[in-house]
Amino acid sequence: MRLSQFPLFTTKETPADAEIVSHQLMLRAGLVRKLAAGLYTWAPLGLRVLRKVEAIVREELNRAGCVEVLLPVVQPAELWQQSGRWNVMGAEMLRLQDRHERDFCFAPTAEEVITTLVKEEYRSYKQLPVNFYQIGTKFRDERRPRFGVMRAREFMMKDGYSFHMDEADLDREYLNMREAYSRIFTRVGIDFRIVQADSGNIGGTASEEFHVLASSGEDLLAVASEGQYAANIEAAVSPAAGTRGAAMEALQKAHTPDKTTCAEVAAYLKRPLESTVKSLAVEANGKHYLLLLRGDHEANQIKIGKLEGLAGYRLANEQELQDAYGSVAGYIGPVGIGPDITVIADHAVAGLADFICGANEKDYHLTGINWGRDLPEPARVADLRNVVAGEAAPNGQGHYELVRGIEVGHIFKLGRKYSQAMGVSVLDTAGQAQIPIMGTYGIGVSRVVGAVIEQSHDGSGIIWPDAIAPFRVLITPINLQKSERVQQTVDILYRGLQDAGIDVALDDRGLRPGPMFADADLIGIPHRITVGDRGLDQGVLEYKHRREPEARNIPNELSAVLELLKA
RNA sequence: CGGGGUGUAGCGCAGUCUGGUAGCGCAUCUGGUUUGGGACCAGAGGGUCAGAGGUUCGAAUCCUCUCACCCCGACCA
Repeated sequence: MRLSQFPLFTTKETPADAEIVSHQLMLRAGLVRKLAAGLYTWAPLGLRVLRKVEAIVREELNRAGCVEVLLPVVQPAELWQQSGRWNVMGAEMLRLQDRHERDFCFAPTAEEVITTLVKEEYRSYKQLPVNFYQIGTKFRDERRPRFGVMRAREFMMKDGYSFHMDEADLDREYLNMREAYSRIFTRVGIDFRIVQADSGNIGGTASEEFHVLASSGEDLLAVASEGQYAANIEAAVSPAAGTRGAAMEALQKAHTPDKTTCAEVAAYLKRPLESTVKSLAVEANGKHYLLLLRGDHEANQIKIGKLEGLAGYRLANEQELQDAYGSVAGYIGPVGIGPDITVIADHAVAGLADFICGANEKDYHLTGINWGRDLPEPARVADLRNVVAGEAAPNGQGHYELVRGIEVGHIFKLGRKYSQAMGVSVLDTAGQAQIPIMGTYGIGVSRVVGAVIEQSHDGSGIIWPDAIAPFRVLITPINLQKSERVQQTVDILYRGLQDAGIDVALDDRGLRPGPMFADADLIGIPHRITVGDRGLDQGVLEYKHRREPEARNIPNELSAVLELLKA
């Protein structure tokens, strides 16, 4: 490609509304342009990158036995009503009506449609398993689009759906996809990490996410310092408490006026925050529960919602606190409460002795509380909280470190929720109708582009891995207009590289060297070959890799260039 | 959705408090000189000051409403 014929939209100044590096560089390098919140135009340069990511995804999935389809983005409401998601999705789903005032949505994902295809075309176990995928535009009306292409409303996603006769076969395919995803992200050239994920309320079982480690990532990950265990903070298992110490203090009431948070109480009483306990009074299915967490710990709503009987829980309101505890928020505690309230202690709280908690009386807390002496042992002990850095990871795999990640992929054993809801059934070997079990697999293709930049850039711009660079090689001629020698050399190189099937760009825009090199660095082409009279006098070309600080001389021969690109 | 902030030339910003000819840098165009890491000289073009309404002799500036965008918190590729 000759850059004189290829639109580059590079800018020197950083746009004011871009916060993170990858977003700034995508705008400065002219990969994308914003049209409205969360809506982006992909410029020619950016599209080349996007297409290369897609190509890798496509190749590896085809190799893994998946088959590509293309499903409509506008989908009829009836399908979504049938699965029950028309109501569940809420405002995140963009809805529209056609000229007949029939309801449609702009698909955020495609379980309903792919399941309909299988329902219509599949009759026998002999046709299964199958793993369909597509790469296409999705729309999610995010509350807050952010970070450019990283959390856009309209974005490019690869979504895949597999169908199986039994769980063993789903397990096999799940691992197959796990390997395919690993190959994809390795080929793209990013450093990634597979972590356990919450399987959510979609009703699935196993679920893992692929994360690109980056400080700007929106997800917190807990990674074991030894061994393999890593999990999204939503799912990371917190350790069971050690043995409880002996009671040393007597139970005492302390005056704590206007001190409602654990931090305030600890500071006021000059006690460590770890000796305080916060009480969350919640209601679920008409029952009262009191959740106890150590003052320095953070509740994990996902874990709590998964506890038996706690699905759909909510915090008790003022009136309920008054009725059940005779007190107000900030002073609730487990001592002396009625038998109709179930106390659920976090592991860490169950292991405490001499702890501090609300006295169920405004402006008073209790100190020196001990299980078994001052109140009954907790009815239930459970994992209610987020893990913290430094504490023990499961199975003796060292301690947790907390890092940030960008979720670029997700694999998920889905179960029969959609196949059942949409009425899919096939005959098994015994001639009995069976509902296939499903898996679902996603890759945020456009997000990958941003994530790569986040991980691979420097002060001058993007540094593309070869595999997804918009061009692998850039030829930068000096004084192209005036030097015939340069023209001839460039011509041989450019044609030679093209003939060798290498993605090469020639900067024939006639710019001065400064701006030309600055653009080369900004758009991040990995290999740069400079042709100038200075080098030609010595019979050499200058080669520079985007990651290396200095250029070096190579022989003025096409073969020397091709040799470099092999590595 | 709640909280905070910003809308002035293509981009980055000043001007708004204290009303009185709409500015600066970069970019763009023309001519010339330059040409190995974002050149220089001379000239030129480019604005419904986000929109609507109001106050005033007079509004980018004061008041009211609306819209858009960005940032911080609960959900997701």
